[in-house]
Amino acid sequence: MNKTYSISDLSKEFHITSRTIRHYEDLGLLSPVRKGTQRLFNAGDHVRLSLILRGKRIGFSLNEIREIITLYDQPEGEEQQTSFLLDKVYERRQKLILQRQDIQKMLSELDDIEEKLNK
Amino acid sequence: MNKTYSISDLSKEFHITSRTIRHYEDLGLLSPVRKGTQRLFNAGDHVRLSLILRGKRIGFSLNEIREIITLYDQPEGEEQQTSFLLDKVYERRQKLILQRQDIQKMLSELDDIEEKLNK
DNA sequence: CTTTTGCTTTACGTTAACGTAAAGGTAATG
DNA sequence: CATTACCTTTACGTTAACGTAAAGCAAAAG
Repeated sequence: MNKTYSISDLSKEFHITSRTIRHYEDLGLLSPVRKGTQRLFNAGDHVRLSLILRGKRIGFSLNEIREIITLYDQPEGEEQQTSFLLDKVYERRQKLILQRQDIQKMLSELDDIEEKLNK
Repeated sequence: MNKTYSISDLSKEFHITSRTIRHYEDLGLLSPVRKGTQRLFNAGDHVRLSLILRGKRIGFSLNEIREIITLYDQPEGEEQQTSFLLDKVYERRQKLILQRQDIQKMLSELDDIEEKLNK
Protein backbone atom coordinates (compact mmCIF):
# COMPACT_ATOMS: atom_id res chain seq x y z
CA MET A 1 0.00 0.00 0.00
CA ASN A 2 2.02 2.96 1.38
CA LYS A 3 -0.11 5.60 -0.24
CA THR A 4 1.50 8.89 -1.20
CA TYR A 5 0.11 12.31 -2.08
CA SER A 6 1.28 15.22 -4.16
CA ILE A 7 0.89 18.71 -2.81
CA SER A 8 -2.16 19.31 -4.97
CA ASP A 9 -3.74 16.04 -3.87
CA LEU A 10 -3.67 17.32 -0.33
CA SER A 11 -4.73 20.85 -1.18
CA LYS A 12 -7.74 19.52 -3.06
CA GLU A 13 -8.72 17.04 -0.41
CA PHE A 14 -8.49 19.54 2.42
CA HIS A 15 -9.58 22.63 0.50
CA ILE A 16 -6.49 24.65 1.23
CA THR A 17 -3.90 26.16 -1.10
CA SER A 18 -0.51 24.61 -1.74
CA ARG A 19 1.00 27.80 -0.36
CA THR A 20 -0.60 26.91 2.95
CA ILE A 21 0.91 23.44 2.88
CA ARG A 22 4.35 24.83 2.09
CA HIS A 23 3.90 27.29 4.89
CA TYR A 24 3.22 24.47 7.33
CA GLU A 25 6.35 22.77 6.10
CA ASP A 26 8.34 25.98 6.61
CA LEU A 27 7.17 25.97 10.20
CA GLY A 28 8.22 22.36 10.60
CA LEU A 29 4.70 21.02 10.95
CA LEU A 30 5.07 18.75 7.93
CA SER A 31 8.19 17.12 6.52
CA PRO A 32 7.47 15.43 3.21
CA VAL A 33 10.23 13.57 1.44
CA ARG A 34 11.40 14.66 -2.01
CA LYS A 35 11.17 12.80 -5.24
CA GLY A 36 13.67 14.87 -7.15
CA THR A 37 12.54 18.38 -6.38
CA GLN A 38 8.90 17.55 -5.65
CA ARG A 39 7.28 16.92 -2.32
CA LEU A 40 5.86 13.50 -1.61
CA PHE A 41 3.54 13.20 1.35
CA ASN A 42 2.74 9.93 3.06
CA ALA A 43 0.00 8.67 5.34
CA GLY A 44 1.67 10.22 8.37
CA ASP A 45 1.72 13.64 6.74
CA HIS A 46 -1.92 13.16 5.92
CA VAL A 47 -2.74 12.54 9.56
CA ARG A 48 -0.68 15.49 10.69
CA LEU A 49 -2.40 17.77 8.26
CA SER A 50 -5.77 16.71 9.64
CA LEU A 51 -4.52 17.48 13.12
CA ILE A 52 -3.31 20.90 12.04
CA LEU A 53 -6.61 21.82 10.43
CA ARG A 54 -8.63 20.57 13.35
CA GLY A 55 -6.45 22.61 15.65
CA LYS A 56 -7.16 25.66 13.54
CA ARG A 57 -10.89 25.06 13.70
CA ILE A 58 -10.68 25.00 17.45
CA GLY A 59 -8.84 28.31 17.29
CA PHE A 60 -5.26 27.33 18.02
CA SER A 61 -2.26 29.14 16.60
CA LEU A 62 0.20 27.17 14.52
CA ASN A 63 2.65 27.38 17.39
CA GLU A 64 0.17 25.85 19.79
CA ILE A 65 -0.55 23.21 17.18
CA ARG A 66 3.13 22.43 16.95
CA GLU A 67 3.17 21.88 20.70
CA ILE A 68 0.23 19.56 20.48
CA ILE A 69 1.74 17.58 17.65
CA THR A 70 4.88 16.99 19.66
CA LEU A 71 2.64 15.38 22.26
CA TYR A 72 1.36 12.96 19.64
CA ASP A 73 4.79 12.17 18.23
CA GLN A 74 6.43 10.61 21.21
CA PRO A 75 8.96 7.86 20.76
CA GLU A 76 8.34 5.04 23.25
CA GLY A 77 10.17 5.45 26.51
CA GLU A 78 11.91 8.81 26.59
CA GLU A 79 11.75 8.46 30.33
CA GLN A 80 13.11 11.78 31.38
CA GLN A 81 10.65 13.81 29.34
CA THR A 82 7.60 11.92 30.46
CA SER A 83 6.56 14.10 33.37
CA PHE A 84 7.08 17.25 31.36
CA LEU A 85 4.86 15.90 28.62
CA LEU A 86 2.25 14.82 31.11
CA ASP A 87 2.16 18.39 32.41
CA LYS A 88 1.59 19.62 28.88
CA VAL A 89 -1.21 17.12 28.42
CA TYR A 90 -2.93 18.24 31.62
CA GLU A 91 -2.52 21.89 30.72
CA ARG A 92 -3.94 21.41 27.27
CA ARG A 93 -6.81 19.41 28.62
CA GLN A 94 -7.74 22.18 31.04
CA LYS A 95 -7.82 24.71 28.24
CA LEU A 96 -9.95 22.45 26.11
CA ILE A 97 -12.40 21.92 28.92
CA LEU A 98 -12.70 25.65 29.45
CA GLN A 99 -13.26 26.13 25.76
CA ARG A 100 -15.93 23.50 25.78
CA GLN A 101 -17.65 25.30 28.64
CA ASP A 102 -17.50 28.59 26.76
CA ILE A 103 -19.06 26.87 23.78
CA GLN A 104 -21.80 25.42 25.94
CA LYS A 105 -22.65 28.85 27.31
CA MET A 106 -22.77 30.39 23.89
CA LEU A 107 -24.91 27.54 22.60
CA SER A 108 -27.45 28.03 25.34
CA GLU A 109 -27.45 31.76 24.76
CA LEU A 110 -28.14 31.09 21.11
CA ASP A 111 -31.13 29.05 22.22
CA ASP A 112 -32.38 32.04 24.22
CA ILE A 113 -31.92 34.32 21.25
CA GLU A 114 -33.76 31.95 18.98
CA GLU A 115 -36.64 31.80 21.40
CA LYS A 116 -36.84 35.56 21.62
CA LEU A 117 -36.79 35.83 17.83
CA ASN A 118 -39.53 33.25 17.51
CA LYS A 119 -41.92 34.59 20.10
CA MET B 1 -26.85 51.56 41.44
CA ASN B 2 -25.91 52.01 37.78
CA LYS B 3 -22.31 51.01 38.23
CA THR B 4 -19.72 52.52 35.95
CA TYR B 5 -16.13 51.63 35.13
CA SER B 6 -13.07 53.51 34.01
CA ILE B 7 -10.90 52.02 31.30
CA SER B 8 -8.34 50.85 33.86
CA ASP B 9 -11.07 49.29 36.02
CA LEU B 10 -11.94 47.07 33.10
CA SER B 11 -8.38 46.39 32.04
CA LYS B 12 -7.52 45.26 35.55
CA GLU B 13 -10.60 43.15 35.99
CA PHE B 14 -10.20 41.35 32.67
CA HIS B 15 -6.40 41.31 32.54
CA ILE B 16 -6.15 43.13 29.24
CA THR B 17 -4.49 46.42 28.33
CA SER B 18 -6.40 49.66 27.84
CA ARG B 19 -5.06 49.69 24.31
CA THR B 20 -7.04 46.52 23.72
CA ILE B 21 -10.20 48.12 25.06
CA ARG B 22 -9.73 51.17 22.86
CA HIS B 23 -9.13 48.87 19.95
CA TYR B 24 -12.45 47.17 20.56
CA GLU B 25 -14.08 50.56 20.66
CA ASP B 26 -12.42 51.50 17.35
CA LEU B 27 -13.98 48.40 15.86
CA GLY B 28 -17.37 49.37 17.23
CA LEU B 29 -17.56 46.50 19.70
CA LEU B 30 -17.86 48.85 22.66
CA SER B 31 -19.33 52.34 22.84
CA PRO B 32 -18.69 53.93 26.21
CA VAL B 33 -20.06 57.39 26.91
CA ARG B 34 -17.74 60.28 27.69
CA LYS B 35 -17.40 62.22 30.87
CA GLY B 36 -15.54 65.15 29.41
CA THR B 37 -12.84 63.45 27.42
CA GLN B 38 -12.74 60.21 29.42
CA ARG B 39 -14.51 56.99 28.70
CA LEU B 40 -17.15 55.77 31.10
CA PHE B 41 -18.27 52.18 30.74
CA ASN B 42 -21.54 50.85 32.13
CA ALA B 43 -22.91 47.43 32.99
CA GLY B 44 -23.81 46.78 29.37
CA ASP B 45 -20.26 47.46 28.23
CA HIS B 46 -19.09 45.09 30.94
CA VAL B 47 -21.28 42.33 29.57
CA ARG B 48 -20.17 42.98 26.02
CA LEU B 49 -16.55 42.83 27.03
CA SER B 50 -17.11 39.44 28.64
CA LEU B 51 -18.74 38.28 25.44
CA ILE B 52 -15.82 39.52 23.37
CA LEU B 53 -13.25 37.78 25.52
CA ARG B 54 -15.19 34.57 25.62
CA GLY B 55 -15.46 34.70 21.85
CA LYS B 56 -11.71 35.09 21.64
CA ARG B 57 -11.15 32.11 23.89
CA ILE B 58 -13.26 30.01 21.57
CA GLY B 59 -11.11 31.24 18.71
CA PHE B 60 -13.36 33.73 16.95
CA SER B 61 -12.07 36.77 15.13
CA LEU B 62 -13.25 40.18 16.24
CA ASN B 63 -15.36 40.37 13.11
CA GLU B 64 -17.10 37.12 13.93
CA ILE B 65 -17.59 38.39 17.45
CA ARG B 66 -19.18 41.52 16.11
CA GLU B 67 -21.63 39.37 14.16
CA ILE B 68 -22.47 37.39 17.26
CA ILE B 69 -22.98 40.51 19.33
CA THR B 70 -25.45 41.85 16.83
CA LEU B 71 -27.44 38.68 17.43
CA TYR B 72 -27.57 39.47 21.13
CA ASP B 73 -28.46 43.13 20.62
CA GLN B 74 -31.77 42.78 18.93
CA PRO B 75 -34.48 45.38 19.53
CA GLU B 76 -37.82 43.68 20.08
CA GLY B 77 -39.76 43.13 16.93
CA GLU B 78 -37.67 44.12 13.96
CA GLU B 79 -39.94 41.80 12.03
CA GLN B 80 -38.28 41.90 8.64
CA GLN B 81 -34.85 40.96 9.93
CA THR B 82 -36.05 38.04 12.01
CA SER B 83 -35.56 35.25 9.50
CA PHE B 84 -32.15 36.55 8.52
CA LEU B 85 -31.09 36.57 12.14
CA LEU B 86 -32.48 33.09 12.70
CA ASP B 87 -30.33 31.88 9.82
CA LYS B 88 -27.30 33.42 11.47
CA VAL B 89 -28.19 31.73 14.74
CA TYR B 90 -28.49 28.33 13.08
CA GLU B 91 -25.25 28.81 11.20
CA ARG B 92 -23.37 29.83 14.30
CA ARG B 93 -24.79 26.92 16.24
CA GLN B 94 -23.61 24.47 13.61
CA LYS B 95 -20.08 25.82 13.79
CA LEU B 96 -20.10 25.64 17.56
CA ILE B 97 -21.29 22.06 17.50
CA LEU B 98 -18.51 21.12 15.09
CA GLN B 99 -16.00 22.86 17.30
CA ARG B 100 -17.28 20.99 20.30
CA GLN B 101 -16.84 17.72 18.41
CA ASP B 102 -13.28 18.65 17.48
CA ILE B 103 -12.58 19.39 21.11
CA GLN B 104 -14.06 16.05 22.15
CA LYS B 105 -11.82 14.22 19.73
CA MET B 106 -8.76 16.04 20.91
CA LEU B 107 -9.67 15.39 24.53
CA SER B 108 -9.98 11.70 23.96
CA GLU B 109 -6.72 11.65 22.06
CA LEU B 110 -5.10 13.37 25.01
CA ASP B 111 -6.41 10.55 27.16
CA ASP B 112 -4.73 8.06 24.84
CA ILE B 113 -1.49 9.98 24.98
CA GLU B 114 -1.60 10.12 28.73
CA GLU B 115 -2.15 6.40 28.93
CA LYS B 116 0.79 5.74 26.65
CA LEU B 117 2.99 8.02 28.71
CA ASN B 118 1.93 6.31 31.92
CA LYS B 119 2.35 2.73 30.88
C1' DC C 1 1.55 75.25 43.19
C1' DT C 2 4.12 71.62 41.38
C1' DT C 3 4.22 66.80 40.79
C1' DT C 4 2.16 62.51 40.09
C1' DT C 5 -1.54 59.65 38.28
C1' DG C 6 -4.56 58.58 34.87
C1' DC C 7 -6.47 59.57 30.99
C1' DT C 8 -6.46 61.15 25.90
C1' DT C 9 -5.23 60.98 20.59
C1' DT C 10 -2.09 60.07 16.78
C1' DA C 11 0.72 57.18 14.53
C1' DC C 12 4.22 54.03 13.38
C1' DG C 13 5.75 49.03 14.57
C1' DT C 14 5.12 43.95 15.02
C1' DT C 15 3.65 39.07 14.52
C1' DA C 16 1.01 35.41 12.46
C1' DA C 17 -0.71 33.30 8.61
C1' DC C 18 -0.82 33.15 4.65
C1' DG C 19 -1.68 35.70 -0.60
C1' DT C 20 0.32 36.75 -4.76
C1' DA C 21 3.38 37.41 -8.34
C1' DA C 22 7.68 36.28 -10.80
C1' DA C 23 10.83 33.24 -12.90
C1' DG C 24 11.97 28.91 -13.89
C1' DG C 25 12.38 23.32 -13.93
C1' DT C 26 10.16 18.74 -15.43
C1' DA C 27 6.94 15.60 -17.28
C1' DA C 28 3.20 14.00 -20.02
C1' DT C 29 0.11 14.89 -23.73
C1' DG C 30 -1.55 16.03 -28.30
C1' DC D 1 8.56 18.49 -30.42
C1' DA D 2 5.98 22.17 -28.61
C1' DT D 3 2.48 23.07 -25.35
C1' DT D 4 0.17 22.41 -21.23
C1' DA D 5 0.06 20.96 -16.43
C1' DC D 6 2.21 20.72 -12.24
C1' DC D 7 5.72 21.62 -9.52
C1' DT D 8 9.68 24.54 -7.49
C1' DT D 9 11.96 28.74 -4.84
C1' DT D 10 12.32 33.61 -3.71
C1' DA D 11 10.37 37.49 -2.12
C1' DC D 12 7.40 41.26 -1.42
C1' DG D 13 2.37 42.31 0.05
C1' DT D 14 -1.71 42.04 3.18
C1' DT D 15 -4.87 41.68 7.19
C1' DA D 16 -5.86 41.17 12.03
C1' DA D 17 -4.97 42.36 16.54
C1' DC D 18 -2.95 44.69 19.03
C1' DG D 19 2.13 46.90 21.08
C1' DT D 20 4.56 50.90 21.84
C1' DA D 21 6.08 55.38 21.96
C1' DA D 22 5.19 60.42 21.83
C1' DA D 23 2.93 64.48 23.22
C1' DG D 24 -0.40 66.56 25.78
C1' DC D 25 -4.76 67.53 29.06
C1' DA D 26 -6.80 67.31 33.83
C1' DA D 27 -7.61 66.11 38.43
C1' DA D 28 -5.78 64.79 42.89
C1' DA D 29 -2.13 64.58 46.20
C1' DG D 30 1.81 66.27 48.61
